[in-house]
Amino acid sequence: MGDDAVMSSTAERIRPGRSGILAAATRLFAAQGVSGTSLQQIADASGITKAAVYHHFPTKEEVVAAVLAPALEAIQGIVRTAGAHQDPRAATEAAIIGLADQAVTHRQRWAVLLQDAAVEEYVRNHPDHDDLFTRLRLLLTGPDPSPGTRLQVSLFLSGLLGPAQDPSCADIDDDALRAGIVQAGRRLLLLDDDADDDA
Amino acid sequence: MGDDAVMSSTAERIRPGRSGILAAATRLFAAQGVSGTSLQQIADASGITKAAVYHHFPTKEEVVAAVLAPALEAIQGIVRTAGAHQDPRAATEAAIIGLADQAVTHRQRWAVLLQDAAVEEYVRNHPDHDDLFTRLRLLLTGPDPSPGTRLQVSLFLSGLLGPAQDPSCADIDDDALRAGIVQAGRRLLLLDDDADDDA
DNA sequence: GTCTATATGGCGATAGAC
DNA sequence: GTCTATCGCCATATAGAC
Repeated sequence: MGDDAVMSSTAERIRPGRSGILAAATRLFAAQGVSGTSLQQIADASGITKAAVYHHFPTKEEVVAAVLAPALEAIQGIVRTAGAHQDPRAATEAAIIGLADQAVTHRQRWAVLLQDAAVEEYVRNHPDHDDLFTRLRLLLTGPDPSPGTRLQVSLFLSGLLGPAQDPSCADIDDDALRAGIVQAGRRLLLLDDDADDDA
Repeated sequence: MGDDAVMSSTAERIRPGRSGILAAATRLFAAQGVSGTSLQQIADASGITKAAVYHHFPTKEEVVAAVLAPALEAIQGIVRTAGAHQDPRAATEAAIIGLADQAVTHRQRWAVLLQDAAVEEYVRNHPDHDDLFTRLRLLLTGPDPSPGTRLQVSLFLSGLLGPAQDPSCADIDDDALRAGIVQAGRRLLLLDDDADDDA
């Protein structure tokens, strides 16, 4: 096979080609942020040169877009599937479960999408993507949401990636992460607005 | 008083000196991330030159540290005050209330502290700061926490800044933000681990 | 499809005048 | 305490050989 068999001894296998670039970029973007990651770092982590990266992507922004694309498609799927429920509460629950699964399974990609300052602006400047988030929020709040409900949705979406990324939760396996995130989503978004219990 | 009365017509008053630098840096760091903000941008927003910024701070990292310092002191205060409660649940509640107030009142500073990839590494590399967060987490979980409880704390801390920063919550006033965040904290951290209600 | 080499500009940081 | 001017480096991006 390939004649580029460098057999790197680093922790992560260096993969050639477009998918290797995207894998390296996703990992670096999640760890350092988009602005904190240079194309040189991406090239080094991919085992190729900077110029080779530019053969696959015309600009750094296109690398970012390619990293985010699968997550944006997943949100489209969640909005479509959850939106098919008649009961608004069932729709909210379906969206919570879909988001929790994506956040755990593709945590690095989703950390870039939801926790990077540069990506926030990128999304805000692309009406298609911004509208997608608006529809997602509406599914999570239910129709005609109160300010308090919008606030809980905002906190849930902002906190969604925390458990999967936090070193203090590194010992928790993926299924338990999904279940815990879903539980948090139910508590924040599906509890009646009155009684706040104990103490 | 001052002889530097430039009377800028920009949206935000340009303030001279150290406090103006920190105000501009905090705002820019929160909006663009630390890595996405240059000293030239901070200088321009402060109405001085880059060299003048370097008169007040020896390095960019020191600007970051000065921006974060009040928030880290606030966490110390929260840990001290909340830790004085004998009842672990009262301690958790006090920490939630203190965090919600800080997150709303100083939302830009806290967004830098809690949501910036570069700052995460900065905190991880300073054992004093890292220990502080460990103590804060322990107050929020209570003693001998289960994995599920640690997960809820992680999601709450990660989501804390969401409502105060999210444009979709821009219409909510500060007191309502504080109350909503406290409500979310109670639901995530003070609910018994069993019954998850309705539907 | 990957390389070497390079263009151009902005970065963090410094020197020294006022 | 702020300025102008500059250093050395690395950023994104391009040209052209193989």
